[in-house]
Amino acid sequence: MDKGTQTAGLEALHKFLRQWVQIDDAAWEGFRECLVRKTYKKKDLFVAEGRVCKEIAFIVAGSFRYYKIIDGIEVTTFFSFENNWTSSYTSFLNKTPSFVSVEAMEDAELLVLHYDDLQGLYKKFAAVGLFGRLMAEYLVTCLDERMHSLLLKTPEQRYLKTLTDNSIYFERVPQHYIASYLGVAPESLSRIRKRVMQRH
Amino acid sequence: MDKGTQTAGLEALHKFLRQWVQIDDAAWEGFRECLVRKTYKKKDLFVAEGRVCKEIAFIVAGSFRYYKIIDGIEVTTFFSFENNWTSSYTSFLNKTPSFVSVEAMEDAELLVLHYDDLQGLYKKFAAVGLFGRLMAEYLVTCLDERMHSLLLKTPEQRYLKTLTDNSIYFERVPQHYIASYLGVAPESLSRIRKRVMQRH
DNA sequence: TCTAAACGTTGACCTTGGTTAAGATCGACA
DNA sequence: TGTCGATCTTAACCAAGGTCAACGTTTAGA
Repeated sequence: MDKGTQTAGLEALHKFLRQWVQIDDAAWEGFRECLVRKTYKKKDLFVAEGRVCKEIAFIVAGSFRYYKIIDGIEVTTFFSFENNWTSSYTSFLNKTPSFVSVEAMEDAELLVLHYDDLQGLYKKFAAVGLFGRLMAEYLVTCLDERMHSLLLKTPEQRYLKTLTDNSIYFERVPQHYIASYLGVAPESLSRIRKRVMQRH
Repeated sequence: MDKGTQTAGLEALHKFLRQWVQIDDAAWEGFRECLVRKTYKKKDLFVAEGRVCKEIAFIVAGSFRYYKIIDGIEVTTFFSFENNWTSSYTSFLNKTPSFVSVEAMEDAELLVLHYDDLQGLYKKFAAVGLFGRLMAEYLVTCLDERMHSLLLKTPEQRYLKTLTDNSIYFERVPQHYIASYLGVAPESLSRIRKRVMQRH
C-alpha cells in the first residue's frame, strides 16, 4: 500500500467528517493521530461473537458482513461498505460481549480507532462530541426504519425496498446472505425473486 | 395538579439527568426554563402519524403507545412509561413526517421540550450535549436488540423474553397491543400463551 | 486446467402463524 | 343496574415461508 493510497483513505475520512460537522485543523490532527491503518483479507474477522469490541473503524476499501451463529448456522444481519464506519457498535458502546461477528466479505483496508482514544477526542474537541451524537442519531434513524420494516412489512416488500434503496447489496453480496438480512431462507428469496420477475 | 406534584415531576427528571451526566445548576436551570407541563387524557395523541414531531417529552405519569395504521388496522410498535422519554424520535431528529402515532394509553402528565429549545441547550451546555449523545447511544442499543430479536427469534422466544424483561407490559397494556409489539396477531399470542402454560 | 466447494434454483412436503368467525367475560358508563 | 364495547379465547381453515433433497452452474484454489 503506497503513500498515495494512504492519503486517499485519510482524505475520504476527512471529507466524511466535514459532511457532518465543522471540524478545525486541531481536531482533525487529533483524530488522525489516533488512527491505525489495518488491512484485512477476505473472511478475516474484525469482531468475533462473544468478545468485547474495543474498536471502531472507517472502511477505506472493501466490505464487511455481520452475522450470528444460530443452531450452528450463520445468520447475516447487516453489511457495511467503504466510506462508512464498521464496529459491533453496541458492544463498543457498552463494553459488553458482541452479539455478532464482523467479517471481511472482500479484502479490506481500515482506519481503526480505539475506544479510549475516541473518548479522549470526545472530551478534547467539542466538534467530535457533536459528531458522535449525530452518528448515534443517524444510527437510531436507520435502526428504527429496519425495525419497522421487520415488524410491519412482508419479505417481498423488504426485498423490493432493498432492491431500490441498497442495490449495491445485489452487486457485491451473495444472495443467500441477503436472504437472511431480509429475514427469510435462501430458497424463499429465490422464490420471491421468481414471483416478482413473473409479474414483470 | 398542585404545586407539590409539579415539583415531584421536576425532581424525577432532575434525578434522571443526574443518573446519566454531571449537570450543574446553570444547566438544570436552563433545562427547567424550557419545559412546558402538559396533561393528556387517555386516547389523546401526543404525535399524529404523518405530522412532523417538534417536541420530546419526559413522562411524569402515565403511559404511551406507538402505532401505525396498516391496511386500516392499528399495529402497535412500542410503549413508554413514566420516568422515561417519549417522542417520535426519528421524526423529531430529522424533521420528517412521523411514521407512527403516539397515543396516551392512560391519563398522563408530561414535561415537554421543544426541538429549538433542545438544540439551544445542546449548544449552551456541554453536559446537555453529552446527555443527548448518551441517550442516542442508549436508544441504538435498545433498537439493535429489538432488531436482532425480530430477525433471529421466534414469536414465542420474544414473548418469554418480554415476560421476564418487561413484565410491566403485561400489567399495564392490553394483550392485543403486546401481540403486535411482538409481531404476531392477537390470536397467535393467545395460542403461544396457552402452549407455554401447558408446558408449565 | 481440473476439481471441489459454493451458490442459486426448483420441487415436495411440513409447520407456523394469519384469517375468519363465534362465543365468553369483563368493565365503563348511562 | 343493564348494556354496549372491548378484550380474550377457541376452532376451522388457509397461505406463506421453512425444510429437505436434488440438480445445474459458477467460482476459487490446487
